[in-house]
Amino acid sequence: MSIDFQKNLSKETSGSLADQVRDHLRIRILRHEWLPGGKIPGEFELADQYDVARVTIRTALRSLETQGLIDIRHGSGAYIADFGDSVRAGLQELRSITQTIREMGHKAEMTTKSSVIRKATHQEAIDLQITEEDNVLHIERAIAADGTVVVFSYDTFNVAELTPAVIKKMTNGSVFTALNSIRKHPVRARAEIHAISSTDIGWGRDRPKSGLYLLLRQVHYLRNGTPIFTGDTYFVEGKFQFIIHRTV
Amino acid sequence: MSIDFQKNLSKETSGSLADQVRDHLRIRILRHEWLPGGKIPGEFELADQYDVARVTIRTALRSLETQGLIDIRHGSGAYIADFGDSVRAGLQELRSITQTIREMGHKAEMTTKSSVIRKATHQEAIDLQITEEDNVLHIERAIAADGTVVVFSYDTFNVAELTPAVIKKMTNGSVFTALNSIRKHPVRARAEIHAISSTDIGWGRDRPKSGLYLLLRQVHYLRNGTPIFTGDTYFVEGKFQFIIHRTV
DNA sequence: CATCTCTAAGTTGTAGTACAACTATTAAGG
DNA sequence: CCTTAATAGTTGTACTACAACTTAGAGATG
Repeated sequence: MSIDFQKNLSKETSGSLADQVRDHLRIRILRHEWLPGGKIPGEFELADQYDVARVTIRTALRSLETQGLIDIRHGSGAYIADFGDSVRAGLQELRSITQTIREMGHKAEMTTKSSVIRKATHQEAIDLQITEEDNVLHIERAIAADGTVVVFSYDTFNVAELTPAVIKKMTNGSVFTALNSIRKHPVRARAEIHAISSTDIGWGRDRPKSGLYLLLRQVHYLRNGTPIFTGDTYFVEGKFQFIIHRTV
Repeated sequence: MSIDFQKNLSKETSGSLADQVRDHLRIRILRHEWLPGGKIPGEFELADQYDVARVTIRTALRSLETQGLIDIRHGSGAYIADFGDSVRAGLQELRSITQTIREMGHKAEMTTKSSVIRKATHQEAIDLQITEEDNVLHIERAIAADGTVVVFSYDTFNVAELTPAVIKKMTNGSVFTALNSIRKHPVRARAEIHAISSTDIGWGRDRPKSGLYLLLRQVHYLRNGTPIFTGDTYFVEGKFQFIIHRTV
């Protein structure tokens, strides 16, 4: 038996075969095909299902383990890690926030507050390895899950790496899909984590009263090492669950 | 040629063969055996060096890639990630907090506020997979760097897994070294990150006025999957900088 | 019946070989 | 000089075989 999983991945840029299998397995897990704590099929059976070699399945499962979705036990099997209903994301994987929300079964909505091109600030010039004379694209957006704002996002792009078409697409859709269209998708990011309490973050009536955020300050890099954009992402505390799988 | 890497790992209880190779390769990387951006030996040569199969090397390299230390390129090779040194003291390598502080060049000091054995709370019983009738060891400690408190720590152990000698040792020294003495060191941990604003955290006059913390809520597991202890670690915002790698 | 021990089957971990897919270098040709 | 093609080198995948480990069950033992 062979699962035709290619069509399920048509949106993704589909990396290696193992990455495709991993992404498809992640969807199956997040759709609760197996119960939390339950055991997923063995590597031989999965290799049969996807019609790939066992080593490919193993590579995919290892990746899912580092993402905290499963727990592999020698001689026993791979088990679904139990997690609640809240939107959940691993910090070690570079993914679209909106897509993560959708995969968790929620309705994701994104609104753009502003999108301007201006000179780079001092810090932005350093992070993006440009000068303060160069132009950057600054976008402020809010992302909601099931009608509730969970993320305020401030992104700054190096305009020199973009095209006008992409800039327009960026304001409406996902950043990553827009970058994908010109084959400039980031493969690595350097991120700082901070706890922030501020009333200056966010806007509109959706702004949470607590003013408590988990700030993820990132610089995203292309494969060749050049920085493509920086992002200050403010996660409303309690609305987003971050999981880290720590292996010794 | 075969590298005798076993003795280099004598302190660790060495997990799988691939994990041992990964740990040894990580040491070689952090000791700058190869320059940032430089290429490490191919999989065949590494398999030769360590006298293991190529699949074992591949498993180790994939793990190092998810940790952000290397960058594997199909058809080319594996390259040392080109980031600063600070990045490599990231969240995934946070084993002992005191040791991390010392590695940063500061003086680490740890004071124990209380150490009691009591019944487990509801949440603790769930996390440790015990009942509320079972006993737990609860330790409250503060960790200071150069005289300033940077971390408040609340750890809760499953007493059934401990011995009286270890409990005594736990109060004075590092948790991990104490657990090591009875071969019960955690190999996996699941961590949640939260932003917390509270005046109930911490104690003494070292308690920060802001009351703003980055909470690392962890459950540590043994190799067989049984939870050994939970830890709520409150990092005083601004005093401790987390830098992590994000890979696709 | 309850409990323990051992066996057996099932699963992941490692070894080894072979080839496909991709990359970077080099050589040939204009 | 530039472009193109051949070539060697590297990672990705396939396949087989066995080792190491876990679990469940049969069977012995009290």
